[in-house]
Formats: sequence, C-alpha cells, structure tokens
Amino acid sequence: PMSNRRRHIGNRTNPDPNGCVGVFGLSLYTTERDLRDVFSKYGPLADVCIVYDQQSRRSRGFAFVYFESQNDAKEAKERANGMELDGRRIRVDFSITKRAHTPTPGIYMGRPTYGPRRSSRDYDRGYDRGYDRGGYDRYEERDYYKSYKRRSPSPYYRGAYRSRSRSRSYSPRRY
DNA sequence: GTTGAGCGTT
Repeated sequence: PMSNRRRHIGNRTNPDPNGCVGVFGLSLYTTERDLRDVFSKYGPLADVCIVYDQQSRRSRGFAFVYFESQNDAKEAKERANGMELDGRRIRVDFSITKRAHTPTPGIYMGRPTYGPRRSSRDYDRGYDRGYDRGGYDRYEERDYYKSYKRRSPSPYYRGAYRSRSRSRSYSPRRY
C-alpha cells in the first residue's frame, strides 16, 4: 500500500495520461518562452512552468507544460520525447504530480533542530490541504512556536523602525 | 556559460 506522504504522487514509471507533461533534462538556459515555442506546436497551452531552485533561482532543469487538451499532451509526449533542445536531449512524459505544492506561510514549519524528537506524524503534514485545515492552527499550538512568539521585540529593531519612518519626510508632489 | 539525474513549496 502507498504511504500517506506519497499519495499525491502517482506511478513513476508508467504515469497516467493527463494534460500535463513533465520535461526533464533541460539546459539551464532554456526559458519558459523557449518551451512555449516548442510545445505549442502540439496544441494550445494552458501554462508552462520551469522549476527553479529556491536559493540560486537557477532552473533545476525540469519543467511542466500544461496542455488544454489531454490529447495534445499525449501528442507532445510522443513527438517531443528525446528531442534536442539547447544542446540537451530532453525527456517528456506525463506528469505524475498534479501541481506545485501550496506555498509555505513563510515561516519554518518543519522539525525543530533541538528539543525532543517528534514522530514524523507530528510535522510531516502535506501543505496541499491548505493553511486552514492542515498547517496554521496546528502550528500555533506547538511549543517551539509559542517560545518564539513569547519573545519581546528587540530594542534594536524598534529603534531601526522608528528612525526609518522618521526619515521619510512628506513633500507634496507638484504637477 | 561548472556535470548530471531529476516530478514542482515564487
């Protein structure tokens, strides 16, 4: 049986047909625009997105191309798989994941790097279900979050904030 | 124009 945390991922070696194809082995210099140029030959596109590394902002070398029609996706998979693009042989197949995950709230929600170890059930929530059900309220109940919240703002921060807003003088604009 | 194998948290 498939584990819960892999439930949103399908069969990797033989993905079910769907309107989205994954494109792998891309050159770092291939842009979404390049991909549009190539893949729109097979039918109208709903979206194209390259996956970027969060820190370096470089392409991770793969992308997802969404066709409006599943048939065009199939066509693209058959015709573009193995084709050369920007000097790289690309692999094209139906996507096994459905979409990007829901963006994180911008605060660390993973395992604390100190303190008692928790079982994976306690922190490995899928964000896909949205903040309201999965992440947020449960997160606020965790002790490491409370200890973070309890901290009073540092005087340094308040000073910096004040001086910045004071330096912003108001001058009416003339036309 | 750092390889290469890769299924996504702008």
